[in-house]
Formats: sequence, structure tokens, C-alpha cells
Amino acid sequence: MPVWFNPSHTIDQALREVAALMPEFDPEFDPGVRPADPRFGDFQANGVLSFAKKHQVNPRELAQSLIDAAQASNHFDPNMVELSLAGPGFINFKLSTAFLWQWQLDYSTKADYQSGAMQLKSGRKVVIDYPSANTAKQAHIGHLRPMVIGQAIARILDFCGAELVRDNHIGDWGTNFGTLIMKIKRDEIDLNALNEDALATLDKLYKDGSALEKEQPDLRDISRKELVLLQNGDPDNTAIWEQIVKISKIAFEQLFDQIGVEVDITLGESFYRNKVDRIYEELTEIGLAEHSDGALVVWHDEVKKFSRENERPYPFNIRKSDGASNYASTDLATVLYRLEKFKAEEIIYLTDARQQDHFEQLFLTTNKWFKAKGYPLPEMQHVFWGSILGADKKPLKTKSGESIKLQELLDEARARAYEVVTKKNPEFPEQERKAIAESVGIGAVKYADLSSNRTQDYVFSWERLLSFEGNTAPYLLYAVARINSIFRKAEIDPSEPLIGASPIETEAELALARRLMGFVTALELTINDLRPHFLCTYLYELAGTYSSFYNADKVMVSDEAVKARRLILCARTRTVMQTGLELLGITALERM
RNA sequence: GCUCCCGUAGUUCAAUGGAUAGAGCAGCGGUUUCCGAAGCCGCAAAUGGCAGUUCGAAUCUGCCCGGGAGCACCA
Repeated sequence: MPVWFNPSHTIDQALREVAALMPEFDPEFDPGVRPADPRFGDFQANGVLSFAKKHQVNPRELAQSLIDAAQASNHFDPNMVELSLAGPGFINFKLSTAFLWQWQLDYSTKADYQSGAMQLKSGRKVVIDYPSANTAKQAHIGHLRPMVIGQAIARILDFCGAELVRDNHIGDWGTNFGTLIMKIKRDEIDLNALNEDALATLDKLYKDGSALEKEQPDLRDISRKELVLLQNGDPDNTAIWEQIVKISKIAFEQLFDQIGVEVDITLGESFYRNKVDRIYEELTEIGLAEHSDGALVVWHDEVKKFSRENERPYPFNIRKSDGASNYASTDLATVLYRLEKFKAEEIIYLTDARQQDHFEQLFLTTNKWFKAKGYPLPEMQHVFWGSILGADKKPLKTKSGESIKLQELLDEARARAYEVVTKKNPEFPEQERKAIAESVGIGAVKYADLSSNRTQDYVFSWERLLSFEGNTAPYLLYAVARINSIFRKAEIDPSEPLIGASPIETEAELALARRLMGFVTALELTINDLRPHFLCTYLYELAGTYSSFYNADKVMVSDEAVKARRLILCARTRTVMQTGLELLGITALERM
């Protein structure tokens, strides 16, 4: 009989079943199972404490009776798990060595690990809205986090069984096109004549156009008219717009390839241009939308900050007073499309923290609207993040105060990593050093972005993120490279099964075996909060536990049975590390 | 005026309301005839302040202090 893949879940289920048969408990009882401090055991159940408090009974006595009933049931094999009472009423679960070892034997491949993870999001229809960059603007460092965080979240959701649609909801229909078209016409720019710097040129044209509008406010009216012309299907403006979008897409796809951003569909705001009328109609029909200063808006007076009673009223503006659609109109149309087209049960938006008000208004509006129309309401989540700061704790900029171009950042990462690799391993072929620099450099930038809690700002430091010490990509990659080195020297394929192993027994072996079991818990934490740093922390701890094991217990010993069991632990560590890194979008290396 | 994010060791980051708040760097001290020392082991060092909720608070609530951000016709 195989051992439990996810002991935390199994213990939780078993305790619920046991408690269901006991008069002391009721269906409200939540066992509260979670990984425990290793000093006390592998898992602990805290739920008895709050339950006992609520029902005015002695928590220790209640916990003891649950332990007794659990042990009397057939759920807990005493050879596999030991239950004990501790403190004010904790129940500790200590897995036996037999369990830990059997687990390593039963679950060995990526597919095995995934089969356990699939329960987490099985079949759930999820639309993830990322990276959703704007058109006609060069990508800068601000575009890094949506790409990196979004890509990791998407891969993890996919791994955990979600039916995922990665929707690149590009901003290709906004007010900036009015300015851009005005400037392009004014300067008589031929977009077809632009070369590979096309996007940089567009970027500059927009900036210059905006500056011009500030100097000559009457140009703003021209820009506005150009936008309305575009939105009404004017052929000239449409042709210009198509060129701009094309140039932008080509440039962004180059970045996506480098960063590992995967996209299933690209439906920009323009896609919804014919779908916004229905939004205006439905929201007006149900009495949600009303006119205000010529615009069509939705008020959420029950939320204080959006109330019209405020000194500065803050409605959700869904149609501008000139009749044009905006961010809100297209986002509302997009929600409806995702529901009707993809049957979305969950929608995840990735944008920076400054847009929280917009999404709060969007979610409130959708909630009321779908309720009134009887549409099923998808779960909607806004994943946001803090800024990337420089050493001075201010948003990272170039020395001259410009925002750092994303391409330049990536190139610098490669160059710095190449320098390190060449210094450490000058004998490696040039091509391999380049490949290593690619993985280490880009991986380090991504990992720096993923490894800290996304809602906080983080300080960007080349020195730290490329360091081989601490919670960095190079440290993790190094751990994998060392494992590969062992298999290379032993001339053993790490993916082949190993036979003749004796059961683990040393402290370092047991610690590593325990750590390996934590992968699914790390994925679960990551998915619950959509915070990839939980997975990063786990992989860092796994690499550390492996390094301790590596130092304490030599793998290539003469005792074949001991060697085999240690090689098994190495192979498992390698698989989990590689799988985890892949989910984060980092490529593990054979050597580095 | 109405809000949001954040405040943990000298520093950069962890801690799904749970037991003695964990790491990296920097500092100090060990460790290599042995699989990659880019490693490992150890020492020292922190929850902005005051109340409250709770059996239990870095975590939840309120107020205060400090940093950053937002407040309709940009996205």
C-alpha cells in the first residue's frame, strides 16, 4: 500500500472522519493540520484548541480523546505515524522512518509529484490576464514584474491542473493613440520606413507629442479628434494604428521569448471596441450606470472612498464624456467575454499596486451587474506588487534618471553572468559559457523578482542577485549542478530506478527526506495566495538541506546499499529542484 | 479630506493566528589527504510606539509615528 503523498491533507481528512463519529465534535470542526516545527513532529493539528474554547471544554482532554479515537480507527498505522498530545492541546504527528523511506520509493518522477499537485486546481477554468503591456512604448524595468510573476503563477496553476487561458490583454485602444496619430501626421512619419528601432521611435514620438500638447493645448483637441476618428473606423487612422500595433507586438514577442512569457491569446482592448455598447446598455438597463458630467459612470456609495458624498467624488467612469470608451469599459466587456467564451471560473489580473482602486471598482461593478443579470460570477483576483528600488530606496533608474530599458537589463544580466562563469570555468567551451550565462543571468533576475513577497518593494542589487550565496538563483542552480556531477562521475542516469538500497537512517538523510515531502505544501501555499516566493523559499530550504546532507554523508561510499539510498535521495532532490525551477521559469544546468 | 501598500538583526529578505521570530551579506570563530569550499558547522544581533481582541499576535482591530502610492473622462 503506498504511503500518503500529501500527509497534511490525508491527516486532515482522517481527523474529520474520526471526529464525525464522536459526540464531542460537530461538523464545524476544522482539524487545522499544518506542517510542524521539526522539534515536535512532521505535522500538527491545532484545531482542537479553538473548538474546545468555543464549546467550553478542556482542550487537552478533548485532544486526547481525539487521539484515542484516531488510533482506534484504521486511519493511522502505528508503524507509519505516531500521534502525541502537547502543550495546551496540540496534536503532533511524527512520521516514522519507514514512512519517510517508503515515500521516496513510491514517488520519484515529476509526473508522480504532479499527480499529487493536480488535486489543487483540477479542471478549474482560470483566465490569467498578463503581461498586458501597452503598445507603442518600449518595455522598461516596470514591465519586468508582470512578465516574471505572471509567468511563474501561470506555470504553477497549469502544473496544478487548472484549465488555463493566458490572455495578453494589450493596451492597444487607449487615449495615447490620439496623441501618437496626431504627432505622426504632423511630422508626416512613414511607419513602413522604420527599421528595428521602430518601437523606440514610436516611444519618442509619443513623448514628444505629449510635450507638444502641454505647450500648445489646442493640439489636445486634435489628438482627441484623431482618437474618435480611429474609434469610428476612419481608414487612414486605422492603417496607422495597425502599423503601431504590429511594431509593438514584434518587439514584445522578442522579450517574451527571452523571459519565457507564454501567451495563449492576445486580445487587446481594441478587440472589445464593438462589445462596449452592450456594457453601456446592460449597466444602464439594470440602473447601475448613470450620467455624470456627460460621462457614463457607476457609483459605489457604500464604499467610502468611492462615494459621491466625498470632497473628491470618485465614480467608476465607464464612458468618457466625448463618447469614447476607456479602461473601465473594455475591462467590463472583457470580463463578460471571458465568462461567455471561456466559461471562466476564476480571473487573475496582474498589474501594479497603483491600480488597486480600479480593480476594486471593477470587481464591485461586475458583482452587482452579474447578480442583476443572473450571470455566474467568476472569482476575481488582483495580483499586484511593489516597486523595484535602487540602493537609495528610490525606484530604480539609470544614472541620468531615465527608466531602465528591459532589454538593457537582460543584456547586462547576461554579460555579468558570463563574466562570472568565465572566471570560474575558463576551460568550458565558449558556447556552453554563453548558455550558462543565459540561464544564470536571466534566472537570477527572475529569481530576485520572485523570491521576495510580491506586495513589498525590493531593493535591486546586481551583486546580491548574482551571488552564489544566500537565497539566489545561482545557489539553487549550483545545488543541482553538484547533484549532476555525482551522477556523471558515477556514470548513472539519475532518471533510472536504483535497486538494492537500504532504508535511510542518518539524521541528514532523514532531514532531506522530510524536506522532499514539502514540495506540494509549498505549491499549495503559493497557489492560495498567488505568491511565488513561497515556492522560492521552499526550494532554497531544499537546496540548503541537500547541502547539509552532502557535507555530512558522502554519497559515493563503498557500501552499495548505502550508496544506492543516497543516490535515490540525490535523484529526488534533483527532480524536485528541476521541477520547481522550471515552474519559476529558470532552466537548471548540467554543470556551471 | 477619502483610501491603499509597507515598517522585523548593522543591512537585504523569511515566518499559511501556534510552541524558543528563521536565513543571506557584513562581523567573529571553526571546517578541505574525502563526491564541485560557489559549500558546511558554530557565535553575536531584530518585530516603529501605545492600547485592544485571543488559550495564543510580527501576523487581526483601533489610534499614533515613519516611508511610498492612488483619488472619473491616462492605462
